[in-house]
Amino acid sequence: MPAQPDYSPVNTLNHPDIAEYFSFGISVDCVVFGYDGKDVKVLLIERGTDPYLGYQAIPGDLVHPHEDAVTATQRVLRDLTGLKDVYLEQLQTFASVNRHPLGRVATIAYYSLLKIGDYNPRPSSWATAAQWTPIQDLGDMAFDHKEIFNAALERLQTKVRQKPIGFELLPEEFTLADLQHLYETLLNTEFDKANFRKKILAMDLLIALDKTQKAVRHRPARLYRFDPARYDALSKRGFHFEL
Amino acid sequence: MPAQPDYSPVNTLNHPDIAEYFSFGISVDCVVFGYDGKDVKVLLIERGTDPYLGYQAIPGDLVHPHEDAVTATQRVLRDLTGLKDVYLEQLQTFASVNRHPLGRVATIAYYSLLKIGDYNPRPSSWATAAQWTPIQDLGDMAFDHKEIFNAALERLQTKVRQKPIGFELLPEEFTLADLQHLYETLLNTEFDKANFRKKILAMDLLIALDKTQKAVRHRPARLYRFDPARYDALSKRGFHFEL
DNA sequence: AATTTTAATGTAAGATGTACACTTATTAAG
DNA sequence: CTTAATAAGTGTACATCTTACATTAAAATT
Repeated sequence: MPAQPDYSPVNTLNHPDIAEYFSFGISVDCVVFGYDGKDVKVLLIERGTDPYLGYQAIPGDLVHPHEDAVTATQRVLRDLTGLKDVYLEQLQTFASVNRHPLGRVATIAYYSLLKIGDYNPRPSSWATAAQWTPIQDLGDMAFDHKEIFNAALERLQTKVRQKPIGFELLPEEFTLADLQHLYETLLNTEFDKANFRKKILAMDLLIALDKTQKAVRHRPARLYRFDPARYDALSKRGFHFEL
Repeated sequence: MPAQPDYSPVNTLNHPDIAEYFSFGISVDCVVFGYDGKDVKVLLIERGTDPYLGYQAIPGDLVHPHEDAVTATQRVLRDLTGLKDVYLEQLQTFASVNRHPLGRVATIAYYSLLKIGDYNPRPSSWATAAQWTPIQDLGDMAFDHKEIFNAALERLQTKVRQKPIGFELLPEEFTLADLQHLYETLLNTEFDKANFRKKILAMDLLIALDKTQKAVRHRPARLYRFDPARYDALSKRGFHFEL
């Protein structure tokens, strides 16, 4: 049993039975976003046991007693997809008393962005734990997971306009039309094509490749690659990504 | 002992001794910001016991077993300052394995903004638990509280440029110069006076009062009041506060 | 060779931002 | 009572960015 921590100025510390305060479970839940060129999708599992049997749920797990929260999240994602070191961002902690029917569990929610091609669940194989689900057709979800998802989407929509993280959802090489369509889908907006590309190219974050699209029945578009090093350099000089 | 929660697809759920997973303490810590017309300050307590005896610390407490995190934070702030329903925003959860020397405690960090006149610690009275400290001269802090403070400040600096929350730090009635100086202090910038006031007034968020400053040895400035209702109305029509 | 489709560029008008000069209202000093 | 000092508050010209939309270019299909 851990000794009592002292958090002045309040007096929990002097409570006769400090052990009661060390009875929480902590979990991590991770909203994983992907983009297939058409829809924004999220990686969900279908629950196989009660409570919420058959409901869709955000992947997660209890944090082990000697494990960091980020480590736990990366573990969950690795077990689920085989991927390591994915883009991860802490979202918010959900700690309502009754959020979990089986005990007092606070969950630290994260969201993750990954290139959808990096994880292909084989639809008919045995342990197809997780499936990509378009974010328009989410059904009811287990626990407070719908609330967590909504918070994650809202955060992503804000963040994607202020930091160059949209590229995490695209393949390494993409066209400006791909990029524009991603933003339009994610933000439910339309951009003027000419103005969008001017704005993006003016930022000087993309490397124009000497390659074009193949197998397309019209003029093929040039491919680009995002340059994180250039972004870092510009950031240090006060550059601020916007929209 | 709580029953085992089921978080597919991972197998913690089948662990033989699920009780080990329900041994966490959860605390809340709240970085309280104030502004006295000159400096941005933060409300800190001086620890009276080990560990970190004598160090400055962010006020906080363990969350009670049947208490929500926000409720716990409001409780801490009420016990400390007597204030209820202060502006509160969840910041981030800190959950490193070794962040607390006396046990496994994850802390949900919040930050709060309050009008500095609403809490006046009497410097020489008995239980002057907390003191306003200018953010420039913070010493070493207990636990990982310096890290928490830094995250809070950074978040505040971002947020204050995107949402009209600066007003939480000012008295109900203020001059445009007050507002400008607050932003300049908070963001370490200087604004052009004419352009700053044009920008702010163009947003149509302030109510111009038929009052002016008193007891000032130059032309007295007009007083204004922030109108939250007008902000809500504009927000619904797509208005976005910026800088 | 003409048609279709999307890529890619150009431009003019409007809106917004920036720098800086100017006028105004009050108190204090002579 | 006049002048100086101080900060409030306004006006303006110029630069920059945004927006809307027209035009040209390169490929595949008919």
